[in-house]
Order: sequence, then C-alpha cells, then structure tokens
Amino acid sequence: MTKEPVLPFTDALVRLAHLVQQVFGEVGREHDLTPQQAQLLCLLVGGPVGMGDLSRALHLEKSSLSGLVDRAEKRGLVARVRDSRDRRACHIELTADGTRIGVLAHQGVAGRLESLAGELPQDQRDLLATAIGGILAAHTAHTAHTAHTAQNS
Amino acid sequence: MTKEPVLPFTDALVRLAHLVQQVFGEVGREHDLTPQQAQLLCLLVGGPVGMGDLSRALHLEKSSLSGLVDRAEKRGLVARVRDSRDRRACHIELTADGTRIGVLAHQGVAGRLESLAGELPQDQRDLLATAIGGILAAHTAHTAHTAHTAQNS
DNA sequence: TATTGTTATACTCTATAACTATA
DNA sequence: TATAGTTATAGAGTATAACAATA
Repeated sequence: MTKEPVLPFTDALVRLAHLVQQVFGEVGREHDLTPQQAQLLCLLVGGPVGMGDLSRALHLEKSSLSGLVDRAEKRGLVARVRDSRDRRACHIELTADGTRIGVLAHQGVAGRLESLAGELPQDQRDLLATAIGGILAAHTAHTAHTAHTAQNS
Repeated sequence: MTKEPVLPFTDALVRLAHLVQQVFGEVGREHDLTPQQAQLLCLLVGGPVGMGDLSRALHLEKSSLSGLVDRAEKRGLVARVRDSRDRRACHIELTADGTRIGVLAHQGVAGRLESLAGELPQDQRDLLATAIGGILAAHTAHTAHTAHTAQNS
C-alpha cells in the first residue's frame, strides 16, 4: 500500500517550481546576476546556442530574448557571433567572464538542488527524474500536436 | 534494479519548474492575467491572506507585493481589508470577479498539470508528491536554520 | 515571400531605500 | 523601538507590432 502524500500532487509541482526559481534567484544574487541572466548563463555553459533555440528553451518571445541578450552583452557576459552560412542568424556564446560566472552559477544551482534532495535515496531520485521525464515528454507531445493543429486550421 | 533516468536529476527539476511557469503563463493568458496575477489569484482561492504571509508564499519583497496587489486591485480582482485588531495590517481577498477568474485559473492550472501527468499511475504520482514534499521540507528547515544563524551573527 | 533577428513602445515585475502609521 | 505596509525610484523582464536584412 502506498503512503498518502502530504501535499496534493499539483500543489507539490507548483511549490517545487517556486523553489527552483528561488534557487536561481539566490545563486544569481551571489554572482550579481538576475535570475534570468543566471538561467541564460547556465544554459550557455553547454556551448553556443542560436537565438531560435534559446527562445524555445527559455520560452521567450524573440524580442524579449533580444533584450535579455543585449543586457548580458552590455555586461560583458555573452557575445553575439554571426552565423557564416546564414547571415541573418547568430549564435550566443559566453565570454571568458561569462564562462567563469556561468560555471559557478551552474554548479551553485546543481549543488543546492542536490543538497536539498540529500535526504532522498538514489533510487527515489532516479524515480523522480524518470517521472518528470514522462511529464516533460507529454508536454512536448502536446505542444507539437497543438502546433500541428493550429497549422492546419 | 532501478531504471536509469534519461535526464540528470537537477536538469529534470529545472525543466519541470519551467514547465509549471509556462502553465501559469498559458492559463493566465486565457483569462487576461499575467503569470504573477494568476499565481496570486490561485493562492487567494483558498481564502483571504495577509500581506506578510503572501510575501512569504510568493517569495516577494513587501514592496514588490504592494505593487502586485495594487495592479490587481486596480483591475478589480482583489480588495484590501484592514485587520480590525492590528490596524497596521491588512488581508487581501478576492472580489466577486476575482473569485470567478481565480477559480477558473486554479482549475486550469491543476487540470493541465494533471493531464500532463496523465501517463503516470496513481502510486507513482503519490511517490512523486511525497518525494517533493521531502525536498520542500529540507528547504524549509535550511531556511529556518540560516535565518537563525543570521540572527545570531 | 518567408525567416531571423532588432527596434519601438508600453506595460509589468522586482528590489532598495526612505517613509507613515500603528503597536 | 519595532513592525506592517506604502511610496519613490530605478532598472530588468516581457509581449505586440513594425521593421531591416537575408534566404
């Protein structure tokens, strides 16, 4: 028999989301970054990313992303690099400063989340990650479907 | 033996947080609310809440909350009610309009999250909620501890 | 024509500091 | 003095619409 959770399922998800946001805020502040800049830098630690992909990853309109990148560029954290094959497009990459701070921020976020989950045994953690993976997949499928439907209307 | 998750644990948490934020954004838009207003209204569906509690629940500085409540009040969604015992304090409650929209928004968010989790069997869902509950408890304990430490420094 | 990204504009959101009113 | 909340200010974040450059 499964133990009843203390929190309703959806409330748990909402509060977890709050917690993650808060972690980005706290870690960002340690490095004088806004939460959004911290997320941007963490994403770019994996390597340069095009504006289109960034827009999708962060769920931002392209104009909003332009502004976010503008401010990060003005602070010397990222740089725009024109795509040689498609001269309309550009990739965003970390500067030396941005890389240093981005790596620290990424470690800070991961470390803090790991530490909060410290009580969970590894198999529970895997279970959680797998379950979340399923939810994300469901969302991706749903998004693709609605996009397809909209396209055909 | 436990199946290895596709996503690293912390990445799963971060992406889940994104997803929840996006859900608030989408649901809010359906009712002409900003994501923050949607969260505020969803919180108030449970009954009036004082500014202090709201500030803690939303992780907002009191001045930021003042502005959020100002705009919601200006749009006729919430009302400030003075506390009769402590005349400095006030409670925020939903207006008739705010209640109508708040209930719809709350149902929209819960429904969408439930639907995304539709693939998960109930026991997995309970497990997820329980695991998240543990993480939240760890964070609460940590916050209380750091607050206590800061107070003594 | 369609796509990639920017600019212009108008809000909303947020924090810090200083303030008012009440306890 | 301490606490609950507001106001003033400044900057960041966001979306919509119109635009430029390239495909």
